[in-house]
Amino acid sequence: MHKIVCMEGLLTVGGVKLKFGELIRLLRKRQGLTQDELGNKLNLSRITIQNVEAGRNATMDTMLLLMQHFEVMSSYNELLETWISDNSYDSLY
Amino acid sequence: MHKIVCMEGLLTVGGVKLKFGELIRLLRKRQGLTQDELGNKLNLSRITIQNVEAGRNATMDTMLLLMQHFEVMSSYNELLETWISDNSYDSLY
DNA sequence: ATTTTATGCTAATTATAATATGCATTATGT
DNA sequence: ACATAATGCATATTATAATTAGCATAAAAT
Repeated sequence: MHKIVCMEGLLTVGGVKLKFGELIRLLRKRQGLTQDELGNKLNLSRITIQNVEAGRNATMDTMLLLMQHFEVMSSYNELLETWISDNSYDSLY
Repeated sequence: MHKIVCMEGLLTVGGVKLKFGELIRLLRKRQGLTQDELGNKLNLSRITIQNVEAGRNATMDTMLLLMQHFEVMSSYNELLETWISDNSYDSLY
């Protein structure tokens, strides 16, 4: 009886949120900040940081503020631009 | 008096949300769906789709549901994984 | 060991995203 | 031109993210 875990394509919304939370915690600790300190810098509460790190739902504003602070927002923006140009009318290859 | 627009590095949270809205509209039209039809498929209201496309704030759940439907969520997930491994303890280069 | 400091959680409150309805405007099609 | 469909927006309501405060546990520092 084989239990297939981690099959390619098994990618849930909840899983991605958990991964984002993992990232934020990693980056925060790398800067030597507490949840409280990070929240203060972004005008977010400690609880919001905690919820994000726990993989709970949040707003795009919160997500983007965090990305901006950790200097990865431009990279996310570039991904959006790639998706846009890949699907623009005059780029059917 | 010069008004400097679109300088490199001028990347705002609002600007990224607008770009995401632009993307969603592009992908939706490419699938020949109305806002209403797309909303129904994802159990979201037409208004929510409209707000996203207009660059207004939304939740990560909404964002990820849309990404999942348009088959770009895995690519976003990979970006998260890249960021994580780039900043993991045992990868200081 | 024991005092700080940081994190996690539980309510309760406030702010706001999501929804539903209606109407106006704008495409789209015939 | 007209009719139909799709989008945009305003209001009101509901659902839920964000906040605050308090307390319990866990980590770190002394």
